[in-house]
Amino acid sequence: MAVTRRAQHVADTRAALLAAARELFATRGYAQTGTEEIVAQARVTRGALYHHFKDKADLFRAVMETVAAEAAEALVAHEMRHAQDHPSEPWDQLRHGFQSFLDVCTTGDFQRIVLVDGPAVLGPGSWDALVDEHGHGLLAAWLRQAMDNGEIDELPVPPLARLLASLISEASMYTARAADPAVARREVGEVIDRVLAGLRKS
Amino acid sequence: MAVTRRAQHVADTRAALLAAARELFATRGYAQTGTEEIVAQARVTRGALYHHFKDKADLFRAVMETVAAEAAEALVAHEMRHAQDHPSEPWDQLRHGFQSFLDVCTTGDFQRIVLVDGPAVLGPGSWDALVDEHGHGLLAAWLRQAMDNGEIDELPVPPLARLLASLISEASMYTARAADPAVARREVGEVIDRVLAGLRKS
DNA sequence: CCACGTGACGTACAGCCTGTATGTTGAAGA
DNA sequence: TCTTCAACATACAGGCTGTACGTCACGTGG
Repeated sequence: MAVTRRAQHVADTRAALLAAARELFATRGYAQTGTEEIVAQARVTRGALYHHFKDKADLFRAVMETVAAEAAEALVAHEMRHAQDHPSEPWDQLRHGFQSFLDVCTTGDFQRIVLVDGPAVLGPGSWDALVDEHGHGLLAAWLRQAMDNGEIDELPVPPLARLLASLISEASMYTARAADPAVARREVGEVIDRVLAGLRKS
Repeated sequence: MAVTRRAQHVADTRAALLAAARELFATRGYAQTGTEEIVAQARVTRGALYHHFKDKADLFRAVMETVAAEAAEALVAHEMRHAQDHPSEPWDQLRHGFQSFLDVCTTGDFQRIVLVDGPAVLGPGSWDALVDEHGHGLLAAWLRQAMDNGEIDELPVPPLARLLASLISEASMYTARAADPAVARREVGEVIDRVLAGLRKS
C-alpha cells in the first residue's frame, strides 16, 4: 500500500492538534489557552504535541498558516467565480475583489489568530513574512495588473499592497465589534470603495 | 504641607515602575518580560508592583496609556507649530498632519507597545477603547472639519478615522522594518498623500 | 507627646504552565 | 525473527504569576 495506515494515523493526530488549537486559539486567545486544553480536546497527550511541533508558538504558526492559506484560497475561488459571471470588467473586478477580501477577513478565526495574536506571538518580522507569502502576493498582483491596464495611478506596489491590506483588516475588525455590524459593514464598504476610486487615473 | 513627602515617594515608585516596564515591554515585548526584571530595574520589589497595579496586564495598560497620550500630545504640539508657521492652508494642514502622525508612530516604544502587543494583551475590545479615546478623537475632528470645509467628500467619519489610522500605523511598521527605511518612508508617504488626495472633492 | 490606625510596601508560598528527558509500543526492514 | 526507529505517553524540573501575610513608617486624634 502506497500510503500506510500508520501514516494516516500520524496525519490524523496532527490534524486533530491543529483543529483543536485553532478553535481554542480563536475563542480564548493564545495566552489564555493551555497546552493541556489543546491536547484534551484533540484526545492526545502533550507528548504528541511536542513531538509534532517545536513549541507552543510553533503550533500557533502552523495554525495561522492554515487559516491564512484557507482564506487566500477562499478568496481566489470567490474571485474566479465572479470573474466568470462578469467577464471583462477589470475595474469592477478589482473593486469586488476588495469587498470579498473584507468579507473573508470577517471570520472569528481569522481575526483573532491572524490579526490580533499573530503579530504578538510570532513577532512582527516573522508575522509579515507569513502574510507576505499568503496574502500580499495576491493583492500586489492585482494592483500591478490594474496599473499595467492603466486603471489606477502608478505607485510603489509593495507598500501600497501592505497599506491596503491593513485597511481591509482594520475594516473587518471594525465591522466585527460594531454595535450594528450590518451598518458598519455598509459604511466601511463605502469608505473602501471611495478610497479605491480615489486611486483611479483621472 | 499640601503635598507630603510620602506622597512624593509613592508617585516616584509608581513612575519608576512605569518607566522600567515601558522600556522592557518595548524592547523584549510583553510576554518575554518577567515582573522580576521590571521591579529589578525599578529598584523595588514585586510587592510594590502588585500594590500599585492589579496585575501584569494592568501595568501594561497603564504603560500603553502613557505612550499613547504622549504620542497624541506630541502630535498636537507639532501640528500647532505648523499651523502657526503656515496659517490658513487647511488642505496642506491636513496633509501635513497625516505625515506627522506617521512620524510619531515610527518610534520603537509606540510600535511594539501600542500596535503589536496592545491588541493581544488587552484584547481587541479594551484596546480600541483606549485608542479611540486618545487617537481617533483627534483624527475624527480633523476629518470632520475637512468635510465641513468642503475639502473632502462626505463619508462616515468614525470608520474613516479608524481605517486611516490603521493605514498610518501599518505605514509606520512598514517603514521601521524595511531594508532601507529612508526609501520606505518616502514611498509610504507618497502612497498616503495619494490616498488622501483621492478623497478630495472633485 | 503618644498610642493607634492605615497605607505602602517587602516576603514567602502555592499553583500553574511550559519544555524536556525518559520510557514504551508497534510497525517496518534486514 | 530480530532489530531499529518513529510516534507517541509519562514524569519531572524550572520559571513565573498572583496572593496571603508580615512590617514599618507616617499621619492623626486625644
